[in-house]
Amino acid sequence: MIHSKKTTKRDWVGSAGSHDHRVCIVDALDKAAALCSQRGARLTQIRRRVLELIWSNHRPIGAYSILEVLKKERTNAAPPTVYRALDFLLKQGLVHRIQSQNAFIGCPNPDPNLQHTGTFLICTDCGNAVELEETKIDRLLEISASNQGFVIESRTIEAAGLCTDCQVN
Amino acid sequence: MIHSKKTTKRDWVGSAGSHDHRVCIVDALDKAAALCSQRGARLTQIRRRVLELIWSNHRPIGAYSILEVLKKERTNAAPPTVYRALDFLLKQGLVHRIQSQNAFIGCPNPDPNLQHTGTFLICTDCGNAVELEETKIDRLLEISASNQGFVIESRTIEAAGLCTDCQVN
DNA sequence: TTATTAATTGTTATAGTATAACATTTATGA
DNA sequence: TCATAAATGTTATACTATAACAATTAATAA
Repeated sequence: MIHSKKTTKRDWVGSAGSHDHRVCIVDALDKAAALCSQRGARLTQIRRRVLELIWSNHRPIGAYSILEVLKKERTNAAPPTVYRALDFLLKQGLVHRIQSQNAFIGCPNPDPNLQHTGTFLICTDCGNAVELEETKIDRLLEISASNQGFVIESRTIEAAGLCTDCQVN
Repeated sequence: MIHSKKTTKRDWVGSAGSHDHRVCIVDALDKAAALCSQRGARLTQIRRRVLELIWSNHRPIGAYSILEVLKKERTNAAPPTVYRALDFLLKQGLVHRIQSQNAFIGCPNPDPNLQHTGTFLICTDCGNAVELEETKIDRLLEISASNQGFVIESRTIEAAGLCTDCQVN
C-alpha cells in the first residue's frame, strides 16, 4: 500500500505540518497507560478504546460520534458507556473538553500531577485543534481575576480562526 | 414596601458589591435600543423582552429558563421563539454566550461597532458572572496564536472560581 | 480460596439544549 | 395598495447529557 506524502489541509496539526499520526496515537496511549498505572487508576478496555478513538485525528470529537464507532465493536455500547469513559479520561487529564463544540480532544501532554486545563486554537476550516503550552495567559487571567478579588479554580480558553494551512486557500 | 439593604451573596456583581440592579436593567435596555436604532436593526417586543429577562440578574440564564417565563406571557412561545431572539441579540453584541454553561448573559458594554467576545469570571457559588474589560489577555492570545501562524476570529475565555463574597463563607 | 466489598459496565428511560422546515403574520418600501 | 422581506408561529426532530437501578467484574480481606 502506498501512502501519499503530500501535505493536505486535513493533515495540519499546529505549526508542525504533516506528520505520522500513528506516532501521536501510540504516544498518547503509552502516556495514558503509564500515568494510570502510576496512579492506580484502571485504564480498562473501554476507556482505552475511547481514548484511542478520540485520538483518531486532531479534531474534537463528539460523544455520539465516539458511540457510533464503539457500537460496531460492542453491541452493548450506549451513551453512558461513552460518557463514563469520558468522565474518567477527563478526570485523569488525558482528555480535554472543547466547550465551544461540546466535544472532546486528547491531551498531548497530560500532566503527571495535575489535571490542567488547556488553551486551544481551533481551525474553523479544517477543524483541527491545537493545545498551546502558553502559561502567560493563565497568569494574566489570574492577575486580572485577583484584581477583582476572584480566585480561579478552572478555566476555558478557546480561540477559533484559521490555521496556517487554511488561510490562503 | 421595605427593601433590605443588607448585602447578600446573591447581590454580588464583580467588585462592586451590592447595587441597584434596576439601573443595570434600564441601562442595558437603553443601550440596546440606541444601538439597534443606530444600526437599523429592529428590537422587537420579543427581543426586548428576552434581553430584559436575561438581565434579570447577573447569572447566566439558559434558553429554556427564558422560555419558561416567556410562556406565561405569550402562549405561543416555543424554543425557536427564544433561540431566534438570542441569535439576534448575540449578533448585535447585546448578549454573550457562556459556553461552559450553555447559557447566556447580558453584555454591559455593547460595542457600538464590533461584536466583541467577552472574558468572564463566573462564581461557582453564587453563580454571578462578571465580564472583564481586559484586553491584554486578548493580545497575548493573539500573539501566541500568530506564533503558530494562526489567525483568531473569535474566542471564548471563561474562568470559574470563587468571587470575593463567596470565598470566606 | 472464598466471602465481602468496591468499581465498572449493562440497560432503560428521560432530561436538557438546539435547529430544521414550512406556514402565517407583520412590517417596509416601491 | 401591492410586492417583498422580515419576523413570528408551529410542529417535529436532532443532538447532548444524565438519572436510576441491575448485573457483572475486579480487588481485598478473612
